[in-house]
Amino acid sequence: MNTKERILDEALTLFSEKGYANVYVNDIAERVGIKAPSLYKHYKSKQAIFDAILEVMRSRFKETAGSLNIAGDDADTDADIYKTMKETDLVALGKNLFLYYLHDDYTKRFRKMLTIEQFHDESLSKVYMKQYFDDPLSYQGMLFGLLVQQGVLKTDNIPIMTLHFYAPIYTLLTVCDRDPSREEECLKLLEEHIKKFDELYGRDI
Amino acid sequence: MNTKERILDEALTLFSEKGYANVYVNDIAERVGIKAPSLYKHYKSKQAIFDAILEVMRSRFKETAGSLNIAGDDADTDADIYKTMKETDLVALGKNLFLYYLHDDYTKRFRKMLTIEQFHDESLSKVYMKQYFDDPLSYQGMLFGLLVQQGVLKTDNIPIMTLHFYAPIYTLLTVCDRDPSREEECLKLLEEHIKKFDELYGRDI
DNA sequence: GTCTATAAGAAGATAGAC
DNA sequence: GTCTATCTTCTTATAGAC
Repeated sequence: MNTKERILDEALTLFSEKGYANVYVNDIAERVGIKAPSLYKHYKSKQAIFDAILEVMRSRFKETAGSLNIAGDDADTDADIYKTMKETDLVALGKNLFLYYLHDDYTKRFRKMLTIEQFHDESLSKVYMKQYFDDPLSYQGMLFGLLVQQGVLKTDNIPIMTLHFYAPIYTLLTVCDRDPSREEECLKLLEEHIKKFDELYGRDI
Repeated sequence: MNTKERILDEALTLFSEKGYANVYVNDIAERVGIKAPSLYKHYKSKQAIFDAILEVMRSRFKETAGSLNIAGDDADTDADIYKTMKETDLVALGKNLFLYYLHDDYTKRFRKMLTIEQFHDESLSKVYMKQYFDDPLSYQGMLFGLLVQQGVLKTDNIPIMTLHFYAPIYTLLTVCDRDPSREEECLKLLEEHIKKFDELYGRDI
């Protein structure tokens, strides 16, 4: 990683921990191991560093095509996988997914930064909501639609079924972001949630 | 409302919109209609204003004994009410509750401020989680426990049932906080959520 | 590209008159 | 309690040598 990239990396870490306004260019430079004025050879201003982070974030989000999708970014393939799964596989899948979003370094820091800065800039609210509400619900809704067609799950209201699957995952993620020591407890709840979800929506209406 | 109170009120509004670091004592004074130095006759420092807000918040939270409880702060009474309710009553109740927490001025500003500042100060994370995760789940869990005893709802896992009720409410609340124009959409989802919840957990296991 | 020195300005807080 | 004037400190950013 070159200096320009390291600046973004350290800035993201600091912004996600303390928020933009509480991080000084000096702090960033110190972490990178250079003096503050040297930063300005790489970025025009502190704001430019922030903007560059958002750019990286946007392109990464595009790559993964909607976060918290089930197994990848192709709902048809995912549905095939899902169809032949036993309950334990489903739980393992949900758990791994949850852990990925919880622990993936970039994702995690982006999410924390968005949470802190979302009310500061309206466009960030929109990014946050797309990433953590609209995209997951849309993707998973598509997937659950297929599973309902195939008779794996049963419901007359797919959007609500999707909300019932996703909302607990989202809620538990926000808990772990705030207090990592509760991860074990949340994972247990996540597991029970998916089992019960499977049970509730596997039955005939 | 005297000047001292107005300072807190305007500061809370500003903090919830822009975050502590992005609000200047001058901004607060301007809103109150006095000059910045006059603020210091009422509070020792900007931080003291913030601390005073937290104090008000804590005492208000104590009064309402756990937010997002069902009807009030007495689970036994609530359970009696719930028991005799038809589905439409349940939906109306959940809706009114949701709207209260969404629109109550103090609650709303507190919540937004906590969301922004939670990573800045660890104690605020704890306040946030107690208020929007532990307390609601604990209170509603107690209530649902009674309803299961009475046979109104059926489950072998009350904590997960509670999570299934609460997580969508929490998730939709975070959506509306970020984009008030989506309130109508969220209210519709909320209504369908409660109906479906009632249906899923009203059936025999 | 990195450094030291420093400018320019913002923001919190105080002094002292009224 | 409120004001004007001012201090102090912090923070971003630039200038210019190496």
